[in-house]
Amino acid sequence: MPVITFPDGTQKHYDSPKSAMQIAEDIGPRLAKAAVAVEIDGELKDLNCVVENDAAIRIVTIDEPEGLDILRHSAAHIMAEAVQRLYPEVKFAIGPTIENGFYYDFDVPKAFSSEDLVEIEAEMQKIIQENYEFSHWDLDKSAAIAEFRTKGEDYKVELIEDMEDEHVRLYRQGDFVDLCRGPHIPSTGRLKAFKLLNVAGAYWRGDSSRPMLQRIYGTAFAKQKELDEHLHRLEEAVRRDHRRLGRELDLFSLHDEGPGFPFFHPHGMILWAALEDFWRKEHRRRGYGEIKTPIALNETLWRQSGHWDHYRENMYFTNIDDNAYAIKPMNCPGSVLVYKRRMHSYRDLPLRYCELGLVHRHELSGTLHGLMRVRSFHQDDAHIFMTPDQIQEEIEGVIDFIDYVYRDVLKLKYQVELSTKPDNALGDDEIWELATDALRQAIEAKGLPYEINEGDGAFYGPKLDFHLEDSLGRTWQCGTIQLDFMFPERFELTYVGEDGKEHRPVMVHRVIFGALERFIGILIEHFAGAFPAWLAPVQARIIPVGERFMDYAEKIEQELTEKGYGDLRVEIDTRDEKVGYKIRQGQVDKIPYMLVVGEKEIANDTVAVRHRKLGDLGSMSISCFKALLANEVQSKALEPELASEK
RNA sequence: GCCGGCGUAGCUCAAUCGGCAGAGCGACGCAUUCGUAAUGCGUAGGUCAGCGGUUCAAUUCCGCUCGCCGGCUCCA
Repeated sequence: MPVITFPDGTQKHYDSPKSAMQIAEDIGPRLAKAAVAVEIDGELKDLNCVVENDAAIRIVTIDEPEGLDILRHSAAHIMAEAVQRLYPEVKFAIGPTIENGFYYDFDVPKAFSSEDLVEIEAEMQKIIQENYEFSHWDLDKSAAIAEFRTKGEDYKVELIEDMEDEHVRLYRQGDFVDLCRGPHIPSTGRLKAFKLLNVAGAYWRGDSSRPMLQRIYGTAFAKQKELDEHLHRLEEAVRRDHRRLGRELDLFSLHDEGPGFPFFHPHGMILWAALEDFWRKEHRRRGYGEIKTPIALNETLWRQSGHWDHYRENMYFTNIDDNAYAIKPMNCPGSVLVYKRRMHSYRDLPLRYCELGLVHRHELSGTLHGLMRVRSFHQDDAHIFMTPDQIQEEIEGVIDFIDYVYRDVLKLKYQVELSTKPDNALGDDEIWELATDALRQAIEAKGLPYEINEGDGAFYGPKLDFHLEDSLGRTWQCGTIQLDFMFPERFELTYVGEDGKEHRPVMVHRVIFGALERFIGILIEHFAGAFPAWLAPVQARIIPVGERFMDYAEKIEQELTEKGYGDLRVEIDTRDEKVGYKIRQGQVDKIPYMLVVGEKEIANDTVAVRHRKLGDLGSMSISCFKALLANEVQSKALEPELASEK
């Protein structure tokens, strides 16, 4: 007779086998109501699963991440059943859960429209109302293949054929049967709050040479309130979109005349220059020497580097005096030429060259996205030439550098991926393994969590990629560290060792921001356009209460922008408008400080300070404000110092 | 590049079942001289993305091209 052990260590004795649902009910009606699945001896199972022997049991509720995931997975099945009812000719592919919801891929003769989604949702409601139970059974692989083949479910057949297990599991609710590992919610009626969001084409198995399917994205939550909150967050994200803020704050623009080639405006360039100054200072501190290499170089160089064979599709070409040239898609070959200009001693190494290099890549038109994905961009690149025994220390140094910029200075959350050998790679497996291990050791030495991104390395070496999130939670690769044994070989790079003989150095390619363009896009969304003072295009705007106070406003502007006090960026709203109007404009423009000046301020030689977030801070002397702002800028503070006092 | 959607004033969006295109915000002008998120009145602003076709007539219907948006693939 089963003895059930619960997560808190308590035990219950039953004199006959019980289903997990019965056990949950036994504990309490509230738990039974929230239960969606059960974990038995570490394995997730359906609630109707019967426990016959002693077991450790944990009831999984809808309030837990796992429970929500199960709910969404079941929602995907319910959506599939709805599609089957409305479009009997459909073939089913896969329907997994994702970060904030689920999707299902369908092969249908005609693409779904957004009106179709409304109908499918309505059909799902019916299925929920009809409250079908989810049940499952196991089947021989061959029997399952036969069954799906009869039904013409080619995609399912392919999936089963690729499975290693001898048995597969099928799930049914209502008239819909699907290949599925489970578990599922007990019945369709348990799905309360869901919404279908959008349709998109998606290649079968993510392979662009295979058929394009129709993917419907949706999401589901335990409660309607949570769903509403999620939908509200999606709407809010639109406001943070860097493409919208870029226009509203007049930072940059894109034009039909140059798709993927962004134009930066004066305010955008202030942001850019602030990042660039920071970048330069940090590189000098860390022993990098800055170089600049040309945008167009002879094609022979690109043949030697391997780009011609491995990267040509992404490159632009041109002719100069009847000679073939390529516009650089990467900075490395240029950097290598600088290295090769003379002989190097082991004493020179590690030699670190950094370069804010402008590269051009022919990205597919459908992938362009504001500043995040462009066709010309500035990499804050660097190439480190070193001896093999310097690898570990140098890579760890770069990891520290990236962590300093992302986490310490900007408080950005990031994820690390280790990208391994791609299909289209230079060099043999042995060298790749060596390089990949070196990167793995370095990241593990730093104790940072990472994921493996199989086959996504550069053609010349594996890489550690640092991903940042945009306002919708989409991640973009920014920083990257790439270890390269190939270029030194191809370009016959050498250094003279202690033994007086020539040796082959190793190269690291790395970027911190990644691309200035993309990084600025990330920052715009991260700060929702309200930049910390050190990055803000305008740090303070003076608002005269009336025209009579314009002279005083100008005097303050002069004092604040006076040399020797850190180049503060200040302007006056000279327009003939009421104070409230100008304040509003300042808020909309997301300017950190507004300085209201009128009769009182002239009398006391002060400014009335208003912060965009803290509101009216009262009056202070000009020198006091100047010190406050200069300090905030100099320290790169993300929040105003006064925030803690308020 | 692929699938789907979209393209009207600087921005956000109406309208025309084929018959000379409209609002709010913004810009500009005048009045107002104002104390912490929108003062009032007025004026200008559009080859209805581009090209071609159908038609007496096309912003509207059809085709192509370009661009944008959401995905897929790809990537900093």
